[in-house]
Amino acid sequence: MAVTIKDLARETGLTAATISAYFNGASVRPYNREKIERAIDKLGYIRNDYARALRTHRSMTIGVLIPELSNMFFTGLVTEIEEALRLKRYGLIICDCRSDPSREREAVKFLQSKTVDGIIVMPATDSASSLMSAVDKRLPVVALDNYTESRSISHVVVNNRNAAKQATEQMLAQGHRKIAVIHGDEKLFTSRERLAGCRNAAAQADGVLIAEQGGNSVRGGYEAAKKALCEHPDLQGLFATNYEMSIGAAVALKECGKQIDENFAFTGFDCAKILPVLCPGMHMVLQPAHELGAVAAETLLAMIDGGPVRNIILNCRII
Amino acid sequence: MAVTIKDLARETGLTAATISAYFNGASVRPYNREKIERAIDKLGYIRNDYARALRTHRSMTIGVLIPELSNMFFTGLVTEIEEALRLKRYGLIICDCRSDPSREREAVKFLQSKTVDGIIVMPATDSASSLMSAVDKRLPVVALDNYTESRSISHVVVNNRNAAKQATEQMLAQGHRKIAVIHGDEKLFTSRERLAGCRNAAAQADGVLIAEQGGNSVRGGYEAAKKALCEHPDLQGLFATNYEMSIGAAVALKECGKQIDENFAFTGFDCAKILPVLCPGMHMVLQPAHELGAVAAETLLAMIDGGPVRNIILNCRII
DNA sequence: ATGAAAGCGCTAACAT
DNA sequence: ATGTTAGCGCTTTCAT
Repeated sequence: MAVTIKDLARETGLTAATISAYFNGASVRPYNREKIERAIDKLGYIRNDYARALRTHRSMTIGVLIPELSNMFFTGLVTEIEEALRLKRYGLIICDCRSDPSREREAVKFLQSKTVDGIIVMPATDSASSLMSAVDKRLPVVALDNYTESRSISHVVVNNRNAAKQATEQMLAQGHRKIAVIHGDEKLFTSRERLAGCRNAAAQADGVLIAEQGGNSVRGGYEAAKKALCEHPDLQGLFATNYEMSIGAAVALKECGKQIDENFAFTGFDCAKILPVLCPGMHMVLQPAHELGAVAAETLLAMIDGGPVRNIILNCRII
Repeated sequence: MAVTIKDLARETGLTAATISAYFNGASVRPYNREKIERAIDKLGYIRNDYARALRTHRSMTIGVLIPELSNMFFTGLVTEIEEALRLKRYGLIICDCRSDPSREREAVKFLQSKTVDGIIVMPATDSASSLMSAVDKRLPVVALDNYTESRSISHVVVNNRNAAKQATEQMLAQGHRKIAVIHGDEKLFTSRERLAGCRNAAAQADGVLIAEQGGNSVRGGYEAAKKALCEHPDLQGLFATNYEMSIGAAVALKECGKQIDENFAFTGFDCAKILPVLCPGMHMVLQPAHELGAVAAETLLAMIDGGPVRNIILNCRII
């Protein structure tokens, strides 16, 4: 069995309460302090966070619900969350929900049985129904990247509509009048907002916008872009509105022999690692992944400490 | 405060022990069974796994150490592990070690303080020193994808050397005599083994092998491939030996205008999602990600139940 | 500054 | 089949 505080007590001749005091920063005689530290080293003691949680009602773990572990944009966010939370000695329990609300609902229960102190969710849908069992128990929940309809949940998102609008405006301003936007399922908040931004820009500047929907994947982006390029040989620009689809669209572009120059513009989304290698000279809308993760972590921690529900909208960079 | 077993007891007029018996499959009078189930629904009871763990010495969570959450091959494995373990009601605590052994060591301690029942690690180095604090306490550990030097750790890996050898042989047999292999840091077990396999094949078949090392990333693969292609215009084949580098190499190929045909062959590693879109007609070495994850999970579970250390070597597919 | 004792939510004998 | 009791490893009064 693992080394416990009692073993330390026996080893040092002190009592469990004193050892506990030591760990919790109370004042302990220097002499005893040393004895305790020696005993910890000798016995290889590691504190049992859950016995602790049982008393303190803080498990120091938080749950993360991710729609797809295979989606690089989301895993990037998780990395940032991990970074921010690890510093505060919080651990992450990550559940891959496969973009499936029923799995999401299951995962929320699962996390509660692990007594997480809070949940950060990148929602698979706009509906918050799968989160209700947590919200009802006043467990702090932060939704990241997507909106939900619940007023009891904090939200950390980017201004999708504006970012897409600006990116489109930029293409139009550079003389690319006929543009195809490669977008994902309109049931998704982000897809919808981004498409709306494009439409706004096109309407205002009198541009021609072809909307081509595809599956939210590399292949989906590839196929949608291919279709747009074939059906509209006079296309002057392409705008792919998420990470995976951008890669697919870039590949389609290469295959059709399209050059990125004054006659043709390509704007992608988020994929700062691969896209610039694939298509130098292109434009990108970059969501502030680091900030998104950090702010979500901060917001959740604040809620755990009794802070209010907050809705935060960050801006994207266009480069 | 959360609903506890005592609340159920009060609500039903039964005692905590009976409720516990109910949860643990002991026989309970149908009449009471119903009362309990009604109370669970009414109160929204969710069992506290950690109070339970405190008694049973099973937390039903296992730790996963991943070198980089941004590496798609690794996250793919995590998805498979999650899939396999969730069915058994195990939860995952995932730590991103940033390929840094000191972070790895920290993470192992962290996981122990969370009283995980076992650890699956995709080791950042061959050294098992960061895992010792777990191994010493007889906590089951499974190393996935990489070898370690410890005899107390189970290993689930692929036959890297053989797979690379076969892939190289295949290229040689098809008449591509001068081949560049784009590989990662030789300090890594997998890189080393794969390179050795290539060398074996080239030596046996009297081919010419150019070894070009690059950083373990898309850009690293891109740059290494570019260099090889520029320095050896008479190259007849390219073999990229990991996921990220394969993507980079494929891009370099496109940029240099290389066609994949009887005069030039390209073989990549693992990237079944993106590569075929990028380079139709290419060959790929595919590690059995699903099997790797499933077998690692199985092996760990078996060890938790007192099973022996096992070393399992799976084969890759070449397509 | 340290100790004694109770209790967090649950399970496991043991008794009934 | 159900109740009683004790205890998992820790923290937290309350004494000393």
